[in-house]
Amino acid sequence: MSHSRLNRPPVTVEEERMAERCAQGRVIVIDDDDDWRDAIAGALDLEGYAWESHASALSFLSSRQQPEPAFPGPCCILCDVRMPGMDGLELQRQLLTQTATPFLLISGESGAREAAAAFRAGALDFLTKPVGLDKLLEAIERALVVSRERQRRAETLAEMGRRVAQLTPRELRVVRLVVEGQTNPEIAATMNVALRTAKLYRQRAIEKLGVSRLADLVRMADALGI
Amino acid sequence: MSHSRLNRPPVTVEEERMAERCAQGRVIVIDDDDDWRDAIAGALDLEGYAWESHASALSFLSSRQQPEPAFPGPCCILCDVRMPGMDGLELQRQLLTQTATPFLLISGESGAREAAAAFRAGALDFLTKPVGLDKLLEAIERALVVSRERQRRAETLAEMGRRVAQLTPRELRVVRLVVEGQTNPEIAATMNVALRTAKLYRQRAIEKLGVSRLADLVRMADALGI
DNA sequence: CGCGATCTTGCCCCATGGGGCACTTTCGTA
DNA sequence: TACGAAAGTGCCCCATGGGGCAAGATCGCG
Repeated sequence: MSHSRLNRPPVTVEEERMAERCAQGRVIVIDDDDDWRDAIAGALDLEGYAWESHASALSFLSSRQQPEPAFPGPCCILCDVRMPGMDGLELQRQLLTQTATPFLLISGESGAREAAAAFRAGALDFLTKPVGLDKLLEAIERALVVSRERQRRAETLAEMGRRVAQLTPRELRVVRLVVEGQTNPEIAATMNVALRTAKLYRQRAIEKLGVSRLADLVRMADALGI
Repeated sequence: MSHSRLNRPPVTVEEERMAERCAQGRVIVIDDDDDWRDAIAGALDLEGYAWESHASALSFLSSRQQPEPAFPGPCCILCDVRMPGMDGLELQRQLLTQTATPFLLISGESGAREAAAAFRAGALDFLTKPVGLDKLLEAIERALVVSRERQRRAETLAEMGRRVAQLTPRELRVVRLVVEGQTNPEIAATMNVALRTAKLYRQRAIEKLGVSRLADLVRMADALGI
């Protein structure tokens, strides 16, 4: 996940500028056409986006092994379909299970079959060269909006998961029973503990989860599928 | 909505059989190629699906004005892209705002652009003629699964909406405040009524909504965006 | 005008939720 | 083995939730 390499404060002026660009959006361009990549990079520079450029799917994949420093912000992948070595659709399939980064495919002379396959596999959009710069930037912006949304969801989910992880098994069980609608006396009976103990677990669980309203507890439990 | 014409008990043997087919799935085929439509219809017959056949988008749209009797069950639209008069993409755009019925587009010689446009507009899939019968039936089954899911969601949402509609404005307000986490005394203060009155509203609201556990109330309120 | 229906409120009762305090038990560890 | 921390429990107090009952307040309508 490009998400894991986000925590690094910018120290130089250059990094400061890069952090700003990443906050607006980072586009990972994968295409074997050097001129095309340069053109896109120029346009992205003008628009204030950050970008990474890769000449092949493998080069991109290997760059993910040693993550270079990056800054927080939405991100999307703009990938050519026809490339020597691994093609765009294959890369998409590989990434699908690993990342939630929106995937934009772009191709020169593709048919409807390829486009449909891409969408079925979860691509966010499928563009066709030549593409107007405005259309391209629109698609990128749409992808970045989706990325922002996914990052927010993932973040809140992770935060909730972290809190739930702090619960002892019994506290977690109490939470489940509370969400199911059981009262404290019922919970005590179910768990074969004293009423006071059930109350204690409940109290600690609510404290650890940082929840004041019962409604929030229900939402958290539902969101995590508890 | 094809949904509104579902309540009619089958009376004859023929209708009984049709009801069974509709329960498995109903496919609305729209294509200007008569032979193609017949072939599809034959295949759908064999598979046990119900189907409607239309030679043009307009013929389909007008058939929606006077809904013929149908029976409950999932439904999807299988529509050709290139047709005289209104084409498939245009029909899709028109229906998008009116129906939640999954839309499958199929085309002979389409490019990636058309396919991408269809997906952007919410099409569930985009097939290309010639298409293997197995691929076609797979796509239809996927669409019917989605339809079933949407119908279930719509139904529960409608049911919840019906219940909420029974609430008086004040009862609804109490529900909102409860979900926000306010206690009865707080609610009473907020609404400038006596504590007993706030309790009464709450009690009636919970009764009308058919909810016993507070958790369910929260879920219902969230689902309806209250 | 009067009258019944509905809405609102006060009073009361009991169960539940939240939580402080002290005591006992358990258990890992010096 | 003794000891301190953590877990589990009992007792108590008060606020809140749920709800029955009856009296007052409003209001539409004959």
